[in-house]
Amino acid sequence: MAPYNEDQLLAIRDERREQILGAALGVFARHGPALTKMSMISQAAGISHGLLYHYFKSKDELFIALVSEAMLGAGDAVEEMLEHPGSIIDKLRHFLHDAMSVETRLLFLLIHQARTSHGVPEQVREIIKDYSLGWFAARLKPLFLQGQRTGEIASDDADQLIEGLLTAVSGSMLLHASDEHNIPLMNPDHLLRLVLAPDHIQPL
Amino acid sequence: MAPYNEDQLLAIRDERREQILGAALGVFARHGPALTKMSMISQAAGISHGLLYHYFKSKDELFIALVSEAMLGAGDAVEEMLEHPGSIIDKLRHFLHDAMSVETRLLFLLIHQARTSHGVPEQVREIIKDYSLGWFAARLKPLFLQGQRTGEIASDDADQLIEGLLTAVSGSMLLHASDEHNIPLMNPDHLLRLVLAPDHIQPL
Amino acid sequence: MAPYNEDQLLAIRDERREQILGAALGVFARHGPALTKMSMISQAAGISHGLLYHYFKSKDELFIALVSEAMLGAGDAVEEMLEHPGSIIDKLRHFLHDAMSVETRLLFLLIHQARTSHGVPEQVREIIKDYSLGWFAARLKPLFLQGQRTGEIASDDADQLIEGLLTAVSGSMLLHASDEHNIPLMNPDHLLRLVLAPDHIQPL
Amino acid sequence: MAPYNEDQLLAIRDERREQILGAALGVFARHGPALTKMSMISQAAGISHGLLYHYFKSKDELFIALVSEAMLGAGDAVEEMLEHPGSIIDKLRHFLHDAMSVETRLLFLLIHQARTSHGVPEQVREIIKDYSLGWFAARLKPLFLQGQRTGEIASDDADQLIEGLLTAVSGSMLLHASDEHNIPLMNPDHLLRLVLAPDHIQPL
DNA sequence: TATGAATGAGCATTCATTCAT
DNA sequence: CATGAATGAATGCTCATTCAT
Repeated sequence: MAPYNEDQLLAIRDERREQILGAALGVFARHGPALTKMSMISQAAGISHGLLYHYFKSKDELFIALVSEAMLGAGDAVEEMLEHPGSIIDKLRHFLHDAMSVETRLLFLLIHQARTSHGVPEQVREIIKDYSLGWFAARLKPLFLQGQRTGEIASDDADQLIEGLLTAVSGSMLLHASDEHNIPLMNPDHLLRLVLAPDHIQPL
Repeated sequence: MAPYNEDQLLAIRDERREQILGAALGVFARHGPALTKMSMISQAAGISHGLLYHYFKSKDELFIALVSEAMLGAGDAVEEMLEHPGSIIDKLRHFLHDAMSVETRLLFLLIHQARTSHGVPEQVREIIKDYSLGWFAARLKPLFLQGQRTGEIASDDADQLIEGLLTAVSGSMLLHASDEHNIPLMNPDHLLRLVLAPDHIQPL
Repeated sequence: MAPYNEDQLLAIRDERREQILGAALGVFARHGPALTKMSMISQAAGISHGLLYHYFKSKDELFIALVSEAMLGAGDAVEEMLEHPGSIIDKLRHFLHDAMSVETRLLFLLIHQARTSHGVPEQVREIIKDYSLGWFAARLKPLFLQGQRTGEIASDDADQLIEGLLTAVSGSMLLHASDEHNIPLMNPDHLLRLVLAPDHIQPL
Repeated sequence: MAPYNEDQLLAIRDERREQILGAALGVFARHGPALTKMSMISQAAGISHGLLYHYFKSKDELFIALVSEAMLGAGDAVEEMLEHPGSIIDKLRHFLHDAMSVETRLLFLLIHQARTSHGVPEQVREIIKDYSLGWFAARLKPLFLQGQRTGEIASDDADQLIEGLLTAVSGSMLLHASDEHNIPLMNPDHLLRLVLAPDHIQPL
C-alpha cells in the first residue's frame, strides 16, 4: 500500500545499476560497442530492454559510464605494483598477475574496445585519451632503470623493453579473450623473459 | 558495347574476382565480418555493390572464399621457414619476419576474425577448425627440440615455449592492427628472447 | 501515516482530479493528444505518472473526460451572450471578448484538437459530433437576422456572414495558440467588420 | 543486359524524388513533422520505406528539403500580386485567391507546421526565421498606404489592418486544412471587408 | 492514496540482398 | 558483365501502461 521508502528505492536502483553495468561490461568487452546489441545486455542482465533505458539514456551513455569506471581502476594497478614489497622482479611478476586476473582482463578489454572501435562516442575518446601503453610505460620506466642498475633487467633500451612487455601482455589478453579462451594466457614468468637480464632467467 | 568473346569474359571475371578478394581482405581483416559492409568492399574494389553479387552470392560466401584462400597460404609459411638456410635461430627469425610482414599480417588477421567473430558461418568454422596456434605449434616442435639439443633454444618445456612465442607474435599483430598502428609491432629479435637459451640472447 | 477518513479521501480525490484535469487541459490544448505525453501531464500536475492512472485509466480516458467537461461549458457562452444587455453589436462584441478570453481559448483549442487530431478515440468523436461552427451558427442566426432588420448587420446572406466570422475568430485563436503567441489575437472590433453594415463600422 | 543509361537514371531519380516530395508535403502539412511517420510517406508515395532513405537521409532532411522548396515559392506570390494589373482591390483579391489555392494552401500549412511544431530541426528554424506574417505585412504595406490615399482601403492603422487580414486568411486556411475540410475556406471577398473602406464594400 | 520500477509495442534508420535494365 | 533502384529484416530508442510496495 505504501510506496517504497527512499532507502529501498536506492537499494533497488543500485542493485539494478550494478547488474546492468556488470552485464554490459562482459558484453561490451567481448563484442565491442558496435556489435553489442542492447538486447544482449538486457538479456544478460535479466531485464527488459526498456528498463535499460531507465538507467542509462542510451547505449553510448552506458558505454561511457563503463569506460569511466574502468579508467578509475586503471591507475590503481600500477600504484599497487610500485608499492608491492620485494625485488623488482617480484613487483613485475605481481603486476603481471594482477593485470591478467579475471577482473582486470575485462576492464582491459573494454578499454581496448574503446580505443580501437570505430564510431565510439567522442566523450569516450576524451576519457581514454591519456590511457595508452605509453602511459603505463612512463610509470614503469623508473622501475626498469632501477632494475638495470641492480642487474635484474636486461641492459637494452628500457623503453623498448617496456613496450615489448606491455605489447605481449596486452596481446595475450586480447587473444585469450577474443578466442573464447581457446588460447591460454601467457605464463607471467615466461613474459618476464622479455625483460630479464639473461642471468636472472629461471626455468618456467 | 561490342560483346566480349569468351576468353575476354573469363579474363574479366578472373580480374574482377581478384580485385574483389583483395579489397575484401583488407576490409574484413580490419573490421571483422560483422562490421564489414558490402558497400565498404565495393567501394574499396571500385565497383558497384550490385556487381559484388555477380561474383559472390553473399557476404558470407565472399568471406568463406577469402578464408579458404588464406588457409592455402598458411601452411606455406611454415614449410618455407623449415627450408630456410641457416641456424635454427635464423630460421625462427626469418619465420617471425615473414609472419609479421604486411601481406601475412592481413591473412593472419582475417583468420583471427574468422576464428573469433560471432555469427560467422558454420562453413568457415569448418575450414579453420584445424588451423590454430596448435597447428603451427606442432610444425614448429621438431625445430624447437632440435634447437634444445643444439643449445640454442631454452631448455624449458618446448610446447610451452612455442605457445608463448606464437601467442606473443599473434597478440602483437592483433594489437598493431586494431589500434590504427599506434602500437608498433614487436621487434622479432625481442620476441625471440621468449624462447632462446639465455646464453644465446643478443643485445637488441 | 494516519489513515484518512472517508471524507478526507473524497476531498483528496476531488482535489487531485481537478489538479490533473487542469494540468491536462493546458497540455492537451497546446500539443494535441498524440504529442501529449503522460509525463508532461504528471509533471504539470506535480504528481507521479503512476498516480495519473489511479484517476484515469488511460490517456484516452483522461482526454475524453476533459473534452466532456469542455463541452458542458461550450453552450453557456452562447446563452450568456444572448442575454447580454445592450445592442446587437454589444452582444456580439461581448461574445467575441468572451470567446477569446484566456480560459475559453483553452477550451476552444481542446475541442479543436479533439475534432482535428488523428487517432482520437471514437468516443470523443461521438461527444463533439454536434459541436461545430454550425452549432454556434444556428444559435447566432436569430441575432443576425434581427441585426439585419435593425440595420446593424450587413445585408448579405446571414449564414455566410456568421460562418465567416466564426472562422476568422477560431482561426485567429488557433494561430495565436500554435505560434507561441507570436501572432496576436485579432482585435474583436476588427473582426466585427466582417459582419457589420458599412455604416456601422467605427474606427479601430 | 545493359544498365540504365544516365538519362534514364536521372529520370527515375527525378520522378521518385518528386513522388516522395509530393507525398511528404501532404503528410507533413496535415500531421506535422512529429506525427508524420515515415511509413505514412512511403505508403503515400507507393514505395517501400527503405527507398525513402535512398533519396533522403532522414525524416529531418526530407522535411528540410520540403520547407526549403516551399520557401522559394513564398516570395513569388507577393511579387506576383504587386505586379497584377488592376486596382488595389483587384491586386488584393488576386492575392487572396492565389494564397488560398489548393497548391499554396499545402505550402502554407507546411510552413506553419515548421514554425509551430516542437522538435523541428534547427536548420528549418533558420530557413523560415524571416518568413512570418510580418514579412508579408512589410511587403503589403506600400500597397495599403497607397490604397488609403485612393480611398479604397479603410483609414485605420495600416499595420493593424494588414495583420488582421493576414491572420484571418491564415487562420481560415489552417482551420480548413486541419478539420478535414469540414470548415470551408472563407470567401476572399468577405475577408476583404476587414480592410476595405466602408464605401467600397460590395455585396458578397 | 502514492511512487517509481518494470514491461513491450511502435517508429526511425541501416544494410544485405534482389532485380530490371 | 555492370549498375543502381528497390525491398524488408533487424536494431536503438520512446513512451503508454502495469504492478509491487
